[in-house]
Amino acid sequence: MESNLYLYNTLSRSKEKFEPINPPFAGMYVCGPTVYGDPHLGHARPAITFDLVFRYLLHLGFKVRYVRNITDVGHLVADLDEGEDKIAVKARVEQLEPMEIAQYYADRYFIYMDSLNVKRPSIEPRASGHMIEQILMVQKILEAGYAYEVNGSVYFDVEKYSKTYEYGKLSGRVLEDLMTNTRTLEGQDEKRNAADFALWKKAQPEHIMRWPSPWGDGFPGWHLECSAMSTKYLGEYFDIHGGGMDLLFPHHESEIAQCQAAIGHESVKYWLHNNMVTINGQKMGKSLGNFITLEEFFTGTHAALQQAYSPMTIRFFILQAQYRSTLDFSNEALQAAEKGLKKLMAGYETLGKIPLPLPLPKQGGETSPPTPIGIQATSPPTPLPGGEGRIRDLWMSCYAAMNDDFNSPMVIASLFEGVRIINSAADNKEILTAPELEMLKNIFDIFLFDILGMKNEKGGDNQDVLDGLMQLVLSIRQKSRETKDWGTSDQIRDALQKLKITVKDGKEGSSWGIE
RNA sequence: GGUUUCGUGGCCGAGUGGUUAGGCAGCGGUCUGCAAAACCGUCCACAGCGGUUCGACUCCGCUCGAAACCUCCA
Repeated sequence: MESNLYLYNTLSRSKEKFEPINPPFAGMYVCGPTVYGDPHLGHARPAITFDLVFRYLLHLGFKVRYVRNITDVGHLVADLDEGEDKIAVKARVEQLEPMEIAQYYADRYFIYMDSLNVKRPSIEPRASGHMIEQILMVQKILEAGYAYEVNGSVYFDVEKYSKTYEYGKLSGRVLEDLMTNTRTLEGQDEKRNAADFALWKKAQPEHIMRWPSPWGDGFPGWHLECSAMSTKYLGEYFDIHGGGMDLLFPHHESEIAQCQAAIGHESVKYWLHNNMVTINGQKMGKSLGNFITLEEFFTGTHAALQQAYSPMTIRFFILQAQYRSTLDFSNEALQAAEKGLKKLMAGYETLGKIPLPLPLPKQGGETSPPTPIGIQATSPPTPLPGGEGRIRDLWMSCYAAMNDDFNSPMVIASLFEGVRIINSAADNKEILTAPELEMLKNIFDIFLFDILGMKNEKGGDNQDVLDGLMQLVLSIRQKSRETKDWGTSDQIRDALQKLKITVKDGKEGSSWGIE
């Protein structure tokens, strides 16, 4: 299968042509959330970024298997510094079974990702469900001689690995620096080298998340689950591995080493990394305590928020930046996104109302053709400069943008150009041919909705009811306007405005929208 | 200190060796019962200093500044 898709491979620090290993199949693994807290804006970035990748690959016709894990074990807690599991700590504090915590937050994650219109991946494996695979992988690494066991824990031997392979090739680290600069952690004395990392960690008696293993009761190391699960579901060599830039080191670097050691070769062809969301120039993150949860965004209940922002506003805000750029949060930027999105959606709605130009008169029974609504005989509409070519250019530029490392901001700019053309046509300043209208509609359907994954939030589930109701109200108001009963007309408009419904009066009647 | 990356107009954010990104905000106009929307026009830019070049915001170097990672974190 041919595509002209180029993506930025962190491994080579350059854009590479996407050539899947087994076309038409494409495999993608993305590091998912650790389910011990409510999803926040930081979680939305990678989810939406790789949703965009997923959607575009699907659009191009690839048969995509997209795997995104749920981390429900592992991960040490820094502030306690005792090597305890994040989820376990939370469980103890809240007097719950650890899996209750994980289940609760996993469910929350799914709900909020759904609201952001993030497609569910093909497989969402949980680390806790893949203990056997992880233990087997540790054994393979041990057999290959790149790991050693100490007191019921198993560590990866980075120094030995580096004699044959390059630990640091993804992140650009130099081993010597790592050996001298790595912070001293608990259990450090067990390690042969400061740069070594745990594959399996012995569970202390008070540790409530534990599994049996050949080395005694314990839990898997921080990087193991992704290697084990990506191998299981995507094979020993697959196309794309994604995640946040903050995971580059040590997480992804260690994944490479684990797979190389266990399998004998690298497992990932393209490494993709999304950048961070910042707040006041600083990373928005759990550990910094400056994050805003998605629930808070949707309800507006956070001191830093001037108002509530809808899921689609958040999604659009994120897609307005290229995924490898940092994205700075501010109310001003979010409000700009909200307005821009509204304009885009209104443009699409307008597009549906532009009447098709007249078909050529049929031979035979012709009467004088009716004047189409929206085209005034007095001021002949000027043909579109460049004719159909201009719409086709728009179409092509959307593909060009997506093919250039998923440049969603460029796609959005093209869509705005489309809106400008649509509005001009609706204003009788330009005329669109039937093929042009068709093509414009396709551009929006494909790029705005299918690929960027935007959806209309206007009326939710009761759209039909709302539409009918509004039609009724506006027709009543129209009657009062025709008799120049401005009092009644304005009364209706003001009342609707209080319900956050904006009425716009145009030449062909009134339209409405919800703020 | 090391690694990686970045510094674009009032705000957010693309892109490029010589041509308008786009959105939001501002200003002027058209339209309109009013309002909103829309349309047209318009203002505001590429951190600083050198170098390469006919020409750099775009390439190279330096300086200054910022961020992420080096400890779990999307």
